[in-house]
Amino acid sequence: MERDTSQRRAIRRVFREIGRPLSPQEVLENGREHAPNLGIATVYRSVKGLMEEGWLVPVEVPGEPQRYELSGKDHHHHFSCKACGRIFDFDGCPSNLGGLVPPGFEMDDHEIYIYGRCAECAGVKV
Amino acid sequence: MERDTSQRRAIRRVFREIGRPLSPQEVLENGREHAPNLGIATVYRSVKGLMEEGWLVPVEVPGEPQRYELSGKDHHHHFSCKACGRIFDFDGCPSNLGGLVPPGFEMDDHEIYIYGRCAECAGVKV
DNA sequence: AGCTTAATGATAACGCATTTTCGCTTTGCG
DNA sequence: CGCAAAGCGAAAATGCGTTATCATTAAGCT
Repeated sequence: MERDTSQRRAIRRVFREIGRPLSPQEVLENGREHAPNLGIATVYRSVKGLMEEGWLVPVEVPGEPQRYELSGKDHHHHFSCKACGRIFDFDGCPSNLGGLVPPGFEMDDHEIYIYGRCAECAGVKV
Repeated sequence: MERDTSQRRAIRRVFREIGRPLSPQEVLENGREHAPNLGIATVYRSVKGLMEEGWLVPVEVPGEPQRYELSGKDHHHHFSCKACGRIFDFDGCPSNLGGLVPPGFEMDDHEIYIYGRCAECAGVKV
């Protein structure tokens, strides 16, 4: 991750413009619009580098391939659209989670996933 | 899934006695205490059958192999112990999740994961 | 512009969970 | 008890996401 290549510019641009967590495949498909012969190996290499730089953070979704999104966002969680398969961010989270933990258990962290239809897919139902 | 074999009895017993979501590997290890030469293929076959019967339900945890637990439990979510890697159930969940969803999005379902240390591992810290 | 070398991309290889194969074992009906 | 067929286990095969290989391309310093 030292040289500034068109592929890496395309990959960074995709994350900046799309603004939701992306899998390597999604990065590849979207990145090819700006760097036509982008390869999957380059996507993996670049994403790994951008993670090490702290520019990206990993986003894990149950039963889905690993995704990545821009780091530095406020605390948030993820919405998974059952129709299009895309993952979206949403802000805020309940404050009373600690109270759910069984006695003796210690809570460090938490994740919330909401499943349903994104605005675009819900609108299409009409 | 028609004959009642010692292997299947062992597998059902493991789920009944341990009472938390188990991966096929965990089922294998625990099941071997009751059916010593149990094989992983049998675990996968039996778990698949028990799922189709509705006796087990799948539990997906981000970045972890698939787990299964007894069906019929009340609504609950899962706690992942960072120390021992085991998954536990906990009851209850916040009621105000619907309010977090962005405008136009439709919520069908949700999952909550809490990460930390289980009672056993937290106690060991002493 | 020339040159060194990091970066790329096609493809092979890998890791891991899961499924299939196949010869042997066991269930359970007759 | 005898026997047909379901079930078993070890190991090979599969699927899929990710990583390594290696010949070629292209940054970017001089």
